[in-house]
Order: sequence, then structure tokens, then C-alpha cells
Amino acid sequence: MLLHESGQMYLETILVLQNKNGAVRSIDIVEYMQYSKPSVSRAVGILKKGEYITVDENGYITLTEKGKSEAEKIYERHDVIAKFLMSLGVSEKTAIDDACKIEHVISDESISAIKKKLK
Amino acid sequence: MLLHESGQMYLETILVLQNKNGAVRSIDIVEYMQYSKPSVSRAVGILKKGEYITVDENGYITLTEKGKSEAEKIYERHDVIAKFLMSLGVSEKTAIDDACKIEHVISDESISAIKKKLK
DNA sequence: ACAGTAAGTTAGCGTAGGCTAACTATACCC
DNA sequence: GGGTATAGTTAGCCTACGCTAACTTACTGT
Repeated sequence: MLLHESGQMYLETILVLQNKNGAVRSIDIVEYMQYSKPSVSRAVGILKKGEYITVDENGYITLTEKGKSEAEKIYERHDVIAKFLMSLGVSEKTAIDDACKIEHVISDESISAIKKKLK
Repeated sequence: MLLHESGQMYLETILVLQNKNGAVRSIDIVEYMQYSKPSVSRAVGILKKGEYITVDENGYITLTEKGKSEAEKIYERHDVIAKFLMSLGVSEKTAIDDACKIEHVISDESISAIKKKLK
């Protein structure tokens, strides 16, 4: 199963919420992403089927190793891009917004180059 | 009518082909973008309805002022991003590929910052 | 004139990924 | 025990945007 941009966003959100709150349920994703419950429900089902997450009997979501490494990869990209844009003088809000989009489409090669530049 | 990413790509392609060949028909777009004729036919219809292009009785496509300024905006972004990535040591092919994706999602603010940096 | 080629359109399929409406299943409170 | 709130699911709609199959049109060459 191949993850698309939206799948990556869901994984990243789950990682963020997990780090912030410890436990994550679908409803937390709904609130964070401002999506409808059915949209999140479907996405969670897809991520579960793809073995990116597990969902326990109480609806608590946990990233699998596969899901965690994917989420962390995206999250790191996000961070690199946002920090980099800010280093160019872009406002924090815009840098973060842009990073959210760019993180899904940029190549590993470009990310490495930006990371090197940041150091 | 709001242009999505694919609409921007079509406009950019029309601009490129116009500058390269002078006249542009749907079939030229088909060959350049490697899309099917029906996909291009539909896209051309949408761009026409949105008044981004005009199509004469022989099928020749011309950008309207609106279409041209949109296309040039995207093209300039493309150029800024690609040049910038190359300045960081990214290979030309990757820089261009990434620019094709990033150009559609990055903010004006970030583009301005990158442009300033390039100079 | 008739066949072949080229350009474009129409009809309809498929996936991704939003949405609402309406349902189910708990849980909690008086 | 019955109402209310919370969480999640099911069914089905919609748009964007790829695709193929099959059609129309028109030019071209023998």
C-alpha cells in the first residue's frame, strides 16, 4: 500500500498528538485536522490496513514501527523546511504552512541539501 | 473559477510551448505532458471556460492576459525554486522535478524570500 | 473516390479524498 | 431506567483528474 499525501498528513498528526498527549483517538485527529469524523474514520481504517497503525479495543491509536518511521521522516522534513524558510526571513506561520505542503513533494536529495545548508 | 495544481501545470506548459514553437494545439500538450488526448481536451475546455485561454477555429490555443499572467507567475516560481535548489548543490534533474511540485504549493512570501536570497 | 492518418470529442471508468446524514454503541447523570 | 453527550461507522454524494474505447472530422496521397 502506497501512502499518499493525505496519509502522510494523518501519520504526522498522529505522531504530533502522541508526543503531545500520549494517547491518540480518532476524535483527537478530527479536532486537530479539522476534518469530519467519517473522513478520519476512513483514513484510520486505511492506515490500519496498511499496518501503519494499530487501534486497540478502546479506539486508541498507536503507530507501528513502519508508521512511526514514516511519520518521523515526514516530520523531520517538515522541521527542516520550516526552519530553513524562517532562516530566510519567512514568518513562522507561513514557514509552517508552506512546510506542510512542501514536505510531501520534495525529494530526499533536496532535503539533504537544505539540511546541509542549515548547519 | 479557481485553478488547481493541474490547471497551473497546463497553463505553464502552454506558455513553454508558445515560447518554444509559437503556436500551440492540444496535441502538442498531449505530447509534452504525456497525458491522453481526452485528459488534455477536458483541461483545455476548463481553461477556456475560465478565460485563461482562447481556442481558435483551427484548434490553436492562445493565453489570455489572465492566463498569461498566471502562467508567468508559476513559471517564475519554477525558475526561482529550481535555480535555488541547484545553488544548494541539487542536481538539475531533481531540482527541476522538485520545482515542478513545489511551485504549486509555496507561498508568495517564501518565494520572495528565496528570490532575495538568490541575488 | 476512397483509404489512411491526425486531431479532437464524448461517454464512461477508477481512485483519492473531502463532505453530510443518519446510524450504533457507550457512558454518565439525575 | 431514560435522556443526553461522546465516539465511531455506514452509506452515499461530490470534485479533481488521470484513463480507455470509440466516435467524428478533416486533410492527404494514390
